[in-house]
Amino acid sequence: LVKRVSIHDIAREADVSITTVSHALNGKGRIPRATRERVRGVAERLGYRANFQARGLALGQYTTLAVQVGGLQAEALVPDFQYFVELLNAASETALELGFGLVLAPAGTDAGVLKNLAMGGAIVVDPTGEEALLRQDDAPVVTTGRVPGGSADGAWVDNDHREGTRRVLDHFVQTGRSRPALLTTSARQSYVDDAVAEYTRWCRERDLEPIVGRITGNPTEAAAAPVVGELLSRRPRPDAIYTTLDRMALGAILACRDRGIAVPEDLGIAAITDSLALRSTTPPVTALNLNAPEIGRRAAELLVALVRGDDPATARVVVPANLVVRESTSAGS
Amino acid sequence: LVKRVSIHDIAREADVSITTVSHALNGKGRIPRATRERVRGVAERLGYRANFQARGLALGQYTTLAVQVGGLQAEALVPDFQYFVELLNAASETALELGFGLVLAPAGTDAGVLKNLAMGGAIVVDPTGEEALLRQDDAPVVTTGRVPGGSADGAWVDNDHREGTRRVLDHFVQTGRSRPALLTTSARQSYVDDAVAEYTRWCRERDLEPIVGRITGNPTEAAAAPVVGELLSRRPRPDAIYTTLDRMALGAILACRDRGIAVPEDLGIAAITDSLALRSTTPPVTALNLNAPEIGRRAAELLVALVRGDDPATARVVVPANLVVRESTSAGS
DNA sequence: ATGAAAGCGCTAACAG
DNA sequence: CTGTTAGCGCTTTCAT
Repeated sequence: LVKRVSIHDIAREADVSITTVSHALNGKGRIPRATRERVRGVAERLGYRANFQARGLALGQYTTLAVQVGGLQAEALVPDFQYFVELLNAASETALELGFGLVLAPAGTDAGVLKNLAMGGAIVVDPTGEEALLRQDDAPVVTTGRVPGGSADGAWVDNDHREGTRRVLDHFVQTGRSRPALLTTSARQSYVDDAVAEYTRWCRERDLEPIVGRITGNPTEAAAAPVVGELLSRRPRPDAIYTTLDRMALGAILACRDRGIAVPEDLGIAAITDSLALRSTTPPVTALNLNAPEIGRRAAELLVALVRGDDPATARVVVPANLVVRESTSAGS
Repeated sequence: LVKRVSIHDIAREADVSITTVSHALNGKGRIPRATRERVRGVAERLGYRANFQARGLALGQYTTLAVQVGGLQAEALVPDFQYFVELLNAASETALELGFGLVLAPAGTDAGVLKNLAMGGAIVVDPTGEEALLRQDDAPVVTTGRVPGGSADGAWVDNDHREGTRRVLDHFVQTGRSRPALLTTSARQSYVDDAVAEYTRWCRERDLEPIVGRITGNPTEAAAAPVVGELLSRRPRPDAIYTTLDRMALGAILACRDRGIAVPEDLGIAAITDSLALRSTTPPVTALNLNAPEIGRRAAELLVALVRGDDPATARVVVPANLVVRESTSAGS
């Protein structure tokens, strides 16, 4: 039903051989301008669309890619929605442009389906290291974020979270704060490791004791509140909080409101990733714009290159993040 | 790289023809038990996986399906994350089991790629009516939720939101409340229409003036607050709020906290869809469990049936929802 | 009961 | 420059 016209139809209509059609359409071979135009015209007129599967079969290539989102179990954790949507959308769009369909691979997906569906490779978003698609040495895998404790030879696209963390912490200092705390989760993902590592280093450099709060379980706003409370009871009391998920920043705001702590006067707040939610709180929250669409795009491009055996110059892509300053870190008291 | 062993390999190894292999593996023809077992054994030993694309080519069938999430633009709205993840995961899992890959189709996706990628059909989640994949009469389309104002002849999977709404409202009454308000968005999706329609009907039946608050723009918690404030200033003041997104219930809780309104004593709150976030607030929020995985599963099954031309008995599937009662609607004052 | 052969839509030698 | 041919992995008549 979906697929109707084939190159045969075009060949007949244009009165040439299917080879000529193929060449004309793909810009291969030496075909006179006139013929090429004519063939293309006919193809257009007939609404021709190449069948990628057939092409893939002929070429021994693959036409689909798999995506798996790390740490997403059946009972979903609640990570930063907007980030994933943007990333996935962009990755899919790019893949489609390059002639690949991006297939959703749920957490439990057996790596075997990669073969069934002629999937050429996989993207694993924010891997924890447990994902089935990771152990898959038949096909190339690109991760978004690095595999925690993984071997050095993987292909990945990532922000420089160490630099980002530094940028946020320095921003706290520039706005008159000196004792930032870190609010994070127990997720085993590289951005968490990076943030913690850099935060710790930054503190040590300044002879400050690191103040790290960890949410266990689901990182909802509500779950953040008690941990924030705990952080704020430390002495010396932190005057800023950097959170490792956007929703946790919301939780921090709530906790402050409950305790009568003024933001940004008494406490500065910044989040590792920006979202619409952070824009519409009171006060709006400063955050890193991780550039999720760019991450998705680059991941798709990298994977396609790998699948095609192009052996890309760089299998490690760093996507720049930029700090979006909002009221939650206005100059403090 | 990915695909190695083909039926030829098995044929050679088992010393039969490829025809026999195909038959043995697919349970076709009349093959003696012994041969069949042997062939299957070899296939297993060699780690054989059928190539769906090749099979599709031979059979003139399709091997992929597209999914598009309604109202998801580049600049993402922030709908109920968990709902979509669960739905998409289940749909994908089911599709995979049935031999189809579920390909993500970003908002802008041209319907033409359906042809390119040999996509047999599409699932559109919560359509607004604007989605490109909807206008696609070459291939079957299943929607999750109905197309607002759409023709009656579409295939869909949906909850009975009118019944769900009634259930929530009746529950309000059973817990001693009599003036429920509705908090919703301006999204043009059928569940919103259903909720509003049923709420209005329910009110009229009881000679109550409907009290409807609408959030325009992004339905974040923060955006909900002022609208809730407005609702609570109505006279007679509503004593319960039913929200059409889980996050808006959180917004309602916040707004109440700010205003010193006690939940559930002064105001009952319930949401149209359950989520982890609703479980961990103070107080936990009563909600309908829409059974997102079941919706995804049924949508995938229905679409596959349609693609295969099975002409399913019912092209309208209603998935039951159940009310999860929590503290936010404990017996009121 | 089993296999040879054709063909799905496409591309890539290789001839002409 | 263009067409013929073979073949990608698989299924399916149709012979044997």
